[in-house]
Amino acid sequence: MSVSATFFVLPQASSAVASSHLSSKVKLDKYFIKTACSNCNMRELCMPIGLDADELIRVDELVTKRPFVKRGSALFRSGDPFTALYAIRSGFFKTSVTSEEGQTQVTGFQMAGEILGLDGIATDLHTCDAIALEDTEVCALPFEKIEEIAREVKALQHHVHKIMSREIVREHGVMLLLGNMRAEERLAAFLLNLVQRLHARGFSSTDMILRMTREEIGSYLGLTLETVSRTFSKFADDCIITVNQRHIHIQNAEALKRLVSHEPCH
Amino acid sequence: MSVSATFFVLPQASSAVASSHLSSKVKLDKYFIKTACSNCNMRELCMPIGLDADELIRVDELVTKRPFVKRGSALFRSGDPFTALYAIRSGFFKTSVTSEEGQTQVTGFQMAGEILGLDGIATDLHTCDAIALEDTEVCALPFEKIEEIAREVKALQHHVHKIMSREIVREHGVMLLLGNMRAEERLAAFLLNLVQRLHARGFSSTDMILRMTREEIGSYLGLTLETVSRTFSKFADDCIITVNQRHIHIQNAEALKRLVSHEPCH
DNA sequence: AAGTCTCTTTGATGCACATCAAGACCGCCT
DNA sequence: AGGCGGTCTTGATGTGCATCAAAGAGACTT
Repeated sequence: MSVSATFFVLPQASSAVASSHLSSKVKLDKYFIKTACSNCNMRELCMPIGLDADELIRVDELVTKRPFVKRGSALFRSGDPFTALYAIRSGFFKTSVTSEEGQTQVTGFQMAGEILGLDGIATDLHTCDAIALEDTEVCALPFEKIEEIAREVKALQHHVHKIMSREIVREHGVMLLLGNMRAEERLAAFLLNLVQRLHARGFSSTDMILRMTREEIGSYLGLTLETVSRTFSKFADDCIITVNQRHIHIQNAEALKRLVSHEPCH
Repeated sequence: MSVSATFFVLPQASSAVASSHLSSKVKLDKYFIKTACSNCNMRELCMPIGLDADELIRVDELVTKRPFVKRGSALFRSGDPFTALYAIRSGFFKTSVTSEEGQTQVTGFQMAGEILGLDGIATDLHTCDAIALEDTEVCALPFEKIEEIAREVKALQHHVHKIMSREIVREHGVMLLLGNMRAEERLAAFLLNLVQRLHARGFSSTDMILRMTREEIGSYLGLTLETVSRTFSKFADDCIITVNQRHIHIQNAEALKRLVSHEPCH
């Protein structure tokens, strides 16, 4: 999975390469600009909008490291000390919790512009694993610094609150799904949610490549991998989607929406 | 359900009633002290500890109203504008989300010292209903004020973050329960969680009165009310608990714990 | 005391999905 | 090209829980 397969390139970066007689200092600045929050095109997703210049500079201070996390390895694991939140620059993650007895539940899939690590604030220890599903790049935002700047920059403070609240609301939706929906409804809701988030990032609203296995989808939806596979096949038979490996093409979005809003099972 | 049946009385309040020749001003102060956060014995649960005197006074400013919510009525409902968080002083709530199609999922049960309303920050609209399961009293904490004071009082800022993170982690646990556990495990986990929280508030670690119906328990656990009832009966047959209406006595907590940590179902 | 309402229990039946099993497909390695 | 491991599909069977149904038990009303 090469970098070009990730979700975004940075248009500012390429247009900034003007002449080659730049001083070393300027080159550094150019590099800095390229990777600053204020110029990142994930900004609307992970950072507050409507900041003035001073505030933007303060927020830019936040990012200390931009680790790459390779496919299959962990950004953090349950039990790791919590020090920072992470904004995904490119790539795709899953988060999962594991009970003492080894039962594991995928709690979410995260893509570029989304924030990881909110679970760690409560106890200063992470309580879930964040595993990269493809090669990724993230921005590390030390939480102490976030709090420090949030005390000065009102917009950042409120944005942090919103991000956390949004996660709570998202989880309410998952609970509704797990508690009330049948297999077809769960998978339909999952596909619609995924494609809608990808669409918001400039991708097709009908086609997508799944970055996760059937088993991971099943774990997220409270189903077995066999049921996920069967339900995909059912949707394909009904001409709602076409399935080609991990490539999903949505033929009939309306049918999916109708499925989600069908009758409760109890 | 009288006030004395709720979880706490305020010891400071009664000891503050000294002589009766107090001026009107002092009487007002006494009333104020009685209901101030700094003197509330829910403080350790809903407010940060380790504040100095000045900071305490600032936090006390937070509480503008202390509405009573009668059993069966709503503190807020989905779609209501979000203005404040609510700290429960006494009584018991449930929160629930409802899909457009009318499927509803109880997302939690909240007791004295816990915070309601975090869901509303994301969109400035509440996204769930909070219904009192008995007569309750809550403290309204206007969120604008919380943010304002949090910018000055570091401990409050961090506490707000912790409360939100804790809610995210709690919901991870519910997702694990809904996605992985069988009926007996879910109910065992539910009972243990409830009694543990009550115990932390000074109540028995073996006896409790359920404030919610079998149906509400079922909705929370992703089961039907019949399955909840049958599972209670099963536990009673196995001498793990005794059930008397809504009164539950735990005979064998170890057996409950063993149930929770039993085999996964997939 | 009878009547109504809500909540709960218990039984009988059926179904959605888990489980078990086997084979197909694909990328990767030698 | 051939072999191998991870992933996915599909079929056969079983079961945990939903559903349907009915009756019991308290709480409140008149």
